[in-house]
Amino acid sequence: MSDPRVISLEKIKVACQNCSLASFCLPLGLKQGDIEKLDQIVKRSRPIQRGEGLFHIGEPFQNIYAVKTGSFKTFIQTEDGGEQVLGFHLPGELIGLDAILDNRHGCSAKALETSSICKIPFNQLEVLSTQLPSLQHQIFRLMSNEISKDTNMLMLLGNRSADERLATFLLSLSRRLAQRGFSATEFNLSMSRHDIASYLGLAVETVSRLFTRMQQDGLLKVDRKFVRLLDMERLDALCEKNPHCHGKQLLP
Amino acid sequence: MSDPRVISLEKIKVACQNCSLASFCLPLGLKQGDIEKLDQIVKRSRPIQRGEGLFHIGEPFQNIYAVKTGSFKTFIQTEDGGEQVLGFHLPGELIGLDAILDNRHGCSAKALETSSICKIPFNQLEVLSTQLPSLQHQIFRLMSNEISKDTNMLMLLGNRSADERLATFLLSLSRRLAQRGFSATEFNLSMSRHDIASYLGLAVETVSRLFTRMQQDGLLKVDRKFVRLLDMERLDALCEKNPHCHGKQLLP
DNA sequence: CGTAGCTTTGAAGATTTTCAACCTTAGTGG
DNA sequence: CCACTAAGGTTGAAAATCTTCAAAGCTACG
Repeated sequence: MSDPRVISLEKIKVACQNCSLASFCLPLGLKQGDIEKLDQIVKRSRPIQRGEGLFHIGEPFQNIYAVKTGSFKTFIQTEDGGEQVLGFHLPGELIGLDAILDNRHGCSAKALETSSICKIPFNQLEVLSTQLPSLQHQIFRLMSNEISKDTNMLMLLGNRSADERLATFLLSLSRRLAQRGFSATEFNLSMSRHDIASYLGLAVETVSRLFTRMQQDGLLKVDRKFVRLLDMERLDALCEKNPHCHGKQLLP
Repeated sequence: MSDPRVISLEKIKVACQNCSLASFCLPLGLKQGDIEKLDQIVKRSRPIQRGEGLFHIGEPFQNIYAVKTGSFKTFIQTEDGGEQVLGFHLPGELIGLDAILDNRHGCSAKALETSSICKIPFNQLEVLSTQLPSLQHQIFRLMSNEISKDTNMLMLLGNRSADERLATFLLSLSRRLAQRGFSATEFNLSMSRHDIASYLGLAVETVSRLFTRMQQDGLLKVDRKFVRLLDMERLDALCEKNPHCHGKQLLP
């Protein structure tokens, strides 16, 4: 019982609550002792306020971040003072994997609401993963997942109409929130209309009009940030003009 | 001299010619002996004919591919029989990194001309990379690069006009070809107008018109598949309506 | 030489953006 | 507690871009 390699289920649960990365790893072949090791290099962090930055484009890359609670956006500032939003990051998702190549961040990240994260020093993670093949595999998987996500986004921006984009976006949020135990049909949009528009490659006004029209059509009910999806079937139908992805859904 | 760990510069050069992955690794910290080990698991392959598939969506994932010569496109079939092109892959570039997560391919790959590739069994690569930290790091870098590439593509599709997209696409090709020693101003487009249009999220007719207009404007000269970029400055200017990417260029 | 598949071109049509104005909300300070 | 302000959101009409439809031209390849 005092063997340090024996770890209680309770301890694992705590580790998973503390760190989304660990919770990623648990169901995917990472050994129990390994999770403890992983847990040791993870830095917990104070809450992050709405609008506060996590890192800024160009900064040296040191950590990857796992969202514990709240949400973030990643974006790049444009010349004209605007922003191009690259992604939204909900609890359980990772931020910063694109920075490995250049050793500096290729985008900025900012909290959309009061949030908390786990900070994982990448060089330590790398060292650890040479010792733990299952962790290495898991990192490969996570990075591969990022690539797939972006690929799906390309499909979305490549040849979908405005309403198909918004429907896909909403269902993506729905699914990701449901995965974390939140309601699949009612949730708050932590991002502004402007952010949504930028992310979907549309004008703000278009997004606004789409919400209005979808509400008129009985697809959903929207009150400022709060959305209730009413007709999942028809929303699905809007997205299913999608390519044969062999069961894969568009957007992460 | 008979020590198997000593490897001649000549041997390294050969290994690099044989395998783009190795050539990726050489300048980036992979030890000489490591390259030999890497080289041992790489399978060479017969030439691949134009139109021939490398893998098909849904197939089990076993290998990643490094383009030696020629070019490929990755794409997803759409319901209406069309294709959404996800990317073009030139010599020295990798294909298949998005398939790790699900252990099956998330898109299909097809040769755009007679081409040759290196086949790298991923599970062997994974095992080897646990033994060679520098190889592991290199794979992380390569995957991170894929993510950045996609990110840039999102920027392009997100808020650029049709001519900005085409200009960016052409300069991307130019730069990637130049990197491999080909001309930066004259090259053949191995992909069809249809492929370009799909990739850029435009209609074929729009792409055709854009080529015509850009030729009239003296930006380039185009004769069927052959393109000569005439006014790099103005082409650059078209792309440089781009966001502050801190020196990073749009598109891989 | 003929056909099939790309490519180009023109004109009409649709979607989306832009511009402009107005409304709402949340946050601030008196 | 209220009024004010700035930021975000909505709405309408005009304008632009891009797509769609249709047809014809060109190339490559059998």
